[in-house]
Amino acid sequence: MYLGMPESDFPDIRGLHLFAEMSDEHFLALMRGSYVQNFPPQIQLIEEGDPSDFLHIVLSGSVELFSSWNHRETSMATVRPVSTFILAASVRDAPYLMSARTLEKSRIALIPSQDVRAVFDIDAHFARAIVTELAQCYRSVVKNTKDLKLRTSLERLANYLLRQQKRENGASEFDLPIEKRLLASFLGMTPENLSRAFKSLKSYGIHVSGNHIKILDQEDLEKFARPSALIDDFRS
Amino acid sequence: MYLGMPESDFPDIRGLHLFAEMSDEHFLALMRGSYVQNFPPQIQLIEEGDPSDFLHIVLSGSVELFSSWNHRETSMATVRPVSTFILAASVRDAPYLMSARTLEKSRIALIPSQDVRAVFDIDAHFARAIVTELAQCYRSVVKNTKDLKLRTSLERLANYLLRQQKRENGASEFDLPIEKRLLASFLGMTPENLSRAFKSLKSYGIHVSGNHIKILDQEDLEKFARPSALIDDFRS
DNA sequence: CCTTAGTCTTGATAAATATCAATTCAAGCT
DNA sequence: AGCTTGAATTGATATTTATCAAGACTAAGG
Repeated sequence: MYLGMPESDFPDIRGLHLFAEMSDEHFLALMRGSYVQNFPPQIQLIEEGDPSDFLHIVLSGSVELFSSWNHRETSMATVRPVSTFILAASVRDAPYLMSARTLEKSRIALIPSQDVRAVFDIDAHFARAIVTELAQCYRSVVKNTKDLKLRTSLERLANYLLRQQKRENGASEFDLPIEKRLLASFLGMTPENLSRAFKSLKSYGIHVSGNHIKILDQEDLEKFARPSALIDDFRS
Repeated sequence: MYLGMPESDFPDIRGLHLFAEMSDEHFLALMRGSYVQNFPPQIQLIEEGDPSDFLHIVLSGSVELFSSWNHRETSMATVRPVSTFILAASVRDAPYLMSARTLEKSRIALIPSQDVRAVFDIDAHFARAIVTELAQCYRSVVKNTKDLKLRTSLERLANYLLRQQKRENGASEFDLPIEKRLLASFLGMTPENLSRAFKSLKSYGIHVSGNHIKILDQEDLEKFARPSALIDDFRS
């Protein structure tokens, strides 16, 4: 029996919330039509506006989601293993709203969108998981909107650092996971201003060297950043 | 048999995509636990951070969704009849990310979130509709993010006017559906700047008098606004 | 080890946007 | 009609953010 995807990749995908609870039969049906590909860095995987033929899963490496308008471009999110992207376009059978490119050498799984929709209709667990995932995605974007509209760029950076710190289990020093240029775009500012913003945060106990961050005065930084569960929490 | 909601409200709700395809039995089960309430203007229905006990439906009037942080406030969306709001919080059983207040005298239906989740699990059509709706909401917020990050405030206003015009079936004049103060907040600018932005758009053939808008030179406005399907289209 | 290309930083300046203060305007009320 | 209240506008100014140009730093390749 031919399978489009190496079985060695199954466990990673099965481990995602999205696929964890569905029946073996349906999971295998999805895998059968899917395939996996390795891409070099800086390869555009998706162009916004194209029809959404596949649900994508980053198995290794990392992928940037970005959007363009009128010769301007902005970074929308970075996707890291193991997770899916452009689920919404897949289930709606609508054109992609964002483009995607690899940031580094990446391994990507591709599941035909129409298979996703078909299995959705016959597997209640999968349906449940898709709803949960979509609701989560929606809430993330709403939080991001609040961040953009309610905070200055300096406040956004300060809170970004606190969020990043949480991801690193509260360590007082850590490395930025992306280039500063990209971080600037994600935070809605220019690289020049990000540079100046880092400098301004010195007075709140932030030390920066290359992409290594040290938080020297946690309390002071938090007093300035005022992180909020309703903007900065991943879960919930 | 007691029903918490007047049967006269059933057709409006049943007419929503969300409830159109589900079985009568399940629809009635949902209605049984629900109720309807009339609210005066400027009543806060929901406070962000509160647990999401109900899925809300605007039957008449209008509701503003807004968010606050650090004594600042921003308008996130206006909800008009007949549509639901805070679906994502309901299905995730997570706290509301936005607050809601009536803009005018409004009639609101309240469906217990746990009933929504329960019926989701037993009615495949309802499940499908929820996914479609959530994906749509997600895509709307993504478009809004692109609007905010890729455009200046003047460009956002110009494109808002073009979108509004489409809603009015392309009429060359129409009324703004919300106060300018609120529009400014929704577009991420101050009322003062909105005022000046309207003035700047005069040179592209926009005439404003009170809340009445005339588009005198469609082509010129579009040349400046450069509307994009991937930001400004409602559908897709 | 040097070169090269790109990112990052810095300073100077310009543009966009916000704030503050003062009117003007409009709608609702008595 | 006159009054009251809040929205909308306008001008002056301040702050924030972007742009432009130059130089410093860094990592990859010959």
